[in-house]
Amino acid sequence: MSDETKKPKEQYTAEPQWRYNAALAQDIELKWQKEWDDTGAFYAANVKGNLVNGKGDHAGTQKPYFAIDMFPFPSGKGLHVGHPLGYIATDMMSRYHRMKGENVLHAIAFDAFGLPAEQYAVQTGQHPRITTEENIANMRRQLHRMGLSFDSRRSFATTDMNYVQWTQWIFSQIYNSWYDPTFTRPDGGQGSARPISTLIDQFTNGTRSIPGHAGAQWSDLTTREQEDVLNDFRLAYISKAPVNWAPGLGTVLANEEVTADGRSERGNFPVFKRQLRQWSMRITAYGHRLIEDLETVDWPDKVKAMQRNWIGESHGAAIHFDVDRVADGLDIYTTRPDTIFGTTFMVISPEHPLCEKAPAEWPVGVPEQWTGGYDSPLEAVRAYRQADEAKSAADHVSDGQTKSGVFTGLYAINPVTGQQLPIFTADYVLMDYGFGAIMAVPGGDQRDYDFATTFGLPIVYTVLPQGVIVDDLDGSQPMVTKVGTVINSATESTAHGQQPLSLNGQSVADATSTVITWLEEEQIGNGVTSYRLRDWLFSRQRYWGEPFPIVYDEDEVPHLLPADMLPVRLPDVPDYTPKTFDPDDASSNPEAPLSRNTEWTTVQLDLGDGLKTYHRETNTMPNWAGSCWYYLRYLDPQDDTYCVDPSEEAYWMGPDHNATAGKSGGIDLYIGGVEHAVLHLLYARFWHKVLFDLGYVSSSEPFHKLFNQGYVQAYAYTDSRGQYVPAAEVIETVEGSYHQFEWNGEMVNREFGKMGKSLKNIVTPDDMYEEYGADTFRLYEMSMGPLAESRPWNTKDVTGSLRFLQRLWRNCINEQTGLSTVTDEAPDLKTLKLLNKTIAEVTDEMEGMRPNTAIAKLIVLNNHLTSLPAVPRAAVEPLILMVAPIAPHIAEELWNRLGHDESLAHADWPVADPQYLGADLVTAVIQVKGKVRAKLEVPSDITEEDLRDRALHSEGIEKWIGTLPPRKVIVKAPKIVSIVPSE
RNA sequence: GCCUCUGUGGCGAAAUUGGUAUACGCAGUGGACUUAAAAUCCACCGCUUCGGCUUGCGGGUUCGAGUCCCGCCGGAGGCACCA
Repeated sequence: MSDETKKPKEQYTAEPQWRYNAALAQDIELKWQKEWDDTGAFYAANVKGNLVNGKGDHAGTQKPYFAIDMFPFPSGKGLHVGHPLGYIATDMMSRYHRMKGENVLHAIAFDAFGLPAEQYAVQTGQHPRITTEENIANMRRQLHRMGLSFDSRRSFATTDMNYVQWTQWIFSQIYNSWYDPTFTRPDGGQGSARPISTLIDQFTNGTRSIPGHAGAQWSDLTTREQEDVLNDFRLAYISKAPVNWAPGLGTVLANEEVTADGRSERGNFPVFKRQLRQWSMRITAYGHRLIEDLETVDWPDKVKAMQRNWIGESHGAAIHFDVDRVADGLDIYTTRPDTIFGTTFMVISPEHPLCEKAPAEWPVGVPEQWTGGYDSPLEAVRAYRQADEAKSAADHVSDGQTKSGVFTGLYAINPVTGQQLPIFTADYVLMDYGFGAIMAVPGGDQRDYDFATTFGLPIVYTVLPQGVIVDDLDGSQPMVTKVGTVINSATESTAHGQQPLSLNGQSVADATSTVITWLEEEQIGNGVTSYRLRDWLFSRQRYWGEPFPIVYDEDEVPHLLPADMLPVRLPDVPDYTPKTFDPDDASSNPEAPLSRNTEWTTVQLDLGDGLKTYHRETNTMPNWAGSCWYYLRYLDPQDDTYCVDPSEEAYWMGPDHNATAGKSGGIDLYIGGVEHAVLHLLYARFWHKVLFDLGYVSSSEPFHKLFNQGYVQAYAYTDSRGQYVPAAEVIETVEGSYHQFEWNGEMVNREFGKMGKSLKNIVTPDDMYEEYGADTFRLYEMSMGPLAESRPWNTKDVTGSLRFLQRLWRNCINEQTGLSTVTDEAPDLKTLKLLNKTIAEVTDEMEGMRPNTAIAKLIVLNNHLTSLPAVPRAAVEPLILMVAPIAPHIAEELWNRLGHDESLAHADWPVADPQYLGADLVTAVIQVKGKVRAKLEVPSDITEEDLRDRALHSEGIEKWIGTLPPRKVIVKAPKIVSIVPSE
C-alpha cells in the first residue's frame, strides 16, 4: 500500500533523464575526453619527423600558435581550485586559435627536480624518483579530467634521463663559451657568446694578451694556469666570491632566492655570506641586453619594471684615488662623479683587500670614536671584519641613522682637490657591487650623511639644495640660483700637472659629463656602467638535481665530459637527505649528498689523453636549470641529435613565425604567476640568449607574450581562540550591509587570503567535478573577473555558471528524451542582430583575453534564445561554437546531438555578418549642463543639424533650457546632444 | 624611503578613443507552475526626506569626467645600505 502511494511521487520528483546536472556532465566529459585522446584531436603537426596531427599530416602553410603555461611542480598535495586558473585560460586561447584554423601547440611538462620533491621524499621515506612519479601521475589525472587540450606526446618531466642529458648538454655549451662584448652578431647587435676556442685562438696568436701572464706564450702555461685564465671568461665558471650559505637548508642559494630581510625564500632560514668555491653563471655579461630586449617583447609593464630594477643598470664613473703608503691606491665607483668636491672621507667594504694594509699604529690625533677602542688600526680592522663575518645577511642592514665602522688608519688623496681623506671600513659598503669602495659625500647621500654624523666628519654641499641662498654658500662669484646647480666645485690646483676644473654653475647632468671627460683626459678615471645584478650562483648541495657534466683531475683542474658521455646519471647514495645545520651556525660548511657515494665520485676515464683517474663534481644544478629550456623541448621532445631541431624552432618560435611575435620571435602566449618575474623568467631569457648567440635558436627571446594570471584567494574563518574552522561549514547571514558568520552555533571571524590546508579552506578541482562537472568549473573560473586580477573563490557563486550551461542545454535538448529541439526555421531579425553583435563582441573579447566579459555576452544571447518559442539552429550553433573554448565537453555533446559527426575542436570560429551589425534606430541622449534630461529614438544615420533640431524641440526640454536660445549646443550624431542654456 | 598597480551596489564585477554609470552573475524580493517544496519560467533589485544624490576624499580642465590633471587617504605587490 505504502509502495503504491510513494511510487508516483518518486516518478514525479525524479530529475528528467536528460537534465544537465553533475552526473550527466560527468558522462559527457569522460566520453569526450576519451574521444579526443583516441583521435589525437590536439596533436600539433611538426614540420618533419614523426609528430603529425590527428589526420597524419605535417605542418603545412597553417599559421602556428604556441601557447603554454609555466609548468607545474608535481607536489604531493595535488591541486586546489586556484592552481588551474592559468591552465584554463591558456587552454581557452589554444582552443580558440585552433578554431581560427591555426596549428596550435599546447602541452605540459613537469618541473620535477628540486628541494620540495626531495623534502617530500624524506618525509615519506621513499626515493624522490618514486614519490615524484606518483605525484606526476596524480597531477596528470587531475589535469586530464579538466579537459585541457594538450598534445600528450609532448609531455615529459625534467627528471627524465633523456631530458637531463640535454640540460647537461646546454650547460656544456655555456661552460664552453665566453662573452665577447665587441663581437657583432649576425642580427647586427654588439656582444655575443662565442665558443671558448675563439678566445684560446686569440691568446695563441697574440691578438689578446693573457691576463696575469703578460708577454707569455699560451703554450708555455701549464694546464692549471690556462684553466685559471679561461675560468675568468667562461659563462659557466667556478667562483670564489662570497655566496649565500643557509645552514638550516644545508645549501647555498642564488641571490634571487634570498628575501629582502636576508632569509631563504624556502624555509625562511638565516642566510650568511661565505667565501665558498661554487659554480656560477656569468649572467651579468647579458645585463644590458636583458634590459634592452624587454622593448621587443609583449609583457606586462610591471614585470618589465621588476626585471629592470633587478638588473639595476646604472651609469657612473670609476675613479682612482692614490692612497698614502699603498702603491695600488683605491678604485671606487660612483653614479655622481659631479659631487667629488664634496667627498670628505672614503669607505671600503670589510671584505676589501685594502683592509689588510691597515697600519700598526694610529696616526697622530685620531679621534677616540674612530678607533673602536682598539690600540691599532690593524686590530680594529681585524676585529670589525671578524664581527662582520658572523653576522647574517639580515643583521647587516642598519636601522635608520646609526652606522657602524672603523678607521683603517689610511688616507686617500682626492685627485681633484688634493685633499687628504680618511679611509674607513664599514659594512654599509658591499664588496660585490662596484669596487667594494666608495667616495663618501655626506652632503649628497643619506647613508654617508648618517656615517658622517656618527663619526664627526665634515659635510660639504656641492649641489644647491632647495631654499638655500647662493651667497651663503659661495659669495665669491655671481651664479645662477637654480636649485640643482653645482656649487663649491672648482679647483685651481695643478699639483699633479692637471688642468684646472670647475663645475660651478652647471647642472648635475652637465657637471657629470664634464667631470667624466676631465677624469678620462687626466687618466684618473672613466665612465662605466654598473649592475645590481650578480652572477647566478648555480650549484646546490642537494641530491635531487642534475649532476654537472664535470670531472676534476688530480690537480683539481675541471674537465668537461664530452657529449657522448651524457647523461651523467644520478647515483644511488646511502642517504640522500641534505646535511643541514643549526640555522644560526655560520661556521658550518656545506656537504653534497653525492659525495657519499665514493664509488661514483672516483672514475677512470679517457678524455683524449689516455685512461686517467678523475673525481666527479658532487654538487647538483638548481632546479631552475630544468625550467630554463623546457619550452624548447615541447617542440621536439624525442630528438636525439639536437635539444630542439632548428627547423622546428624556426617554425614555432622564429622571428617570422607569427605576426604577433614581432622581431624577437618567441612563444605566442606564456601564462604564469608573477612570482617568477625575476627568477625563472630572467634565467630562461639568459639561457635562451646564449643559445641564440651560439646559433642553436633563431628567436632572441623565449617568451614573446607573457601574461600573469591573478591568484585565486579564499576566505578563512577563525573561532574565538583564533583556531581555523572548516570554511565549508560556515553559515553566512546578511542583514542589510551587516554580515555574520557562524560555525557550530558559534560566531566566527572571517579573514581573507590564501587557500591552504592549515587554513581549512581548500576546495579542490575534484570537489568541483563531483558537484558541478569540469565545464561548469572551467566556466566559473573564467567568469570570476579579469584574468590578471586576484579574486576570491566563492563556491556558492558556481551555481550561476551551472545555470547558464543548463539553460543552454535546455535550449537545444528535450530533457525527457535527450533529442534536439532546435528549429531549422530562420531566426527573426532581432535574433540575427543580437547574434551577429555577440559574435563580433565575443571575438573581440577572446582576442583581448577577457573571458569574463565574453561570457556575459554569451549569457545575454542565450537568455534571448530562451525567450523564443523555438530556438533556431542558425543562432544556437554559433553560440555553441563560441562556448566551446571555455566549456568544450558540453559544446561537443550539443554539436553532436544537433547532427554534426565531426568534433568541433577544429570547426570554424563564427564570423559576424556585417549586414546585421549596424542599428537602424539608436537612442540619442539629450544632456543639459551635463545631465541626461531626455532621450530620443533616432535613425542611426541622422545628420547633426537634424538631431540638433529635434533635440531642441523635443518634449519637455524647455523646462530645462528655458525660452531663451541656448548659449551652446554640442551635437555628436547620432548619440549625444549636449545643451548649455543661457543664464 | 623608492618603483608598480589598485579603490564602482549587500558580494564577484561591467562601462572600446572623455559621451545614457552599475552589463553579466551571486544573494535578496514578488509572481506563475505545484497539495507543498525543489527545479524552472516571468518581473523587480545603488541611495533618497522624491527636491535630488551617487564610482575612496578634496580641488581642477571640459558642454560633459569612473575615465584626463593636481593634492590627499586607504589597499595590494615588488625593491631596499646597490654608492
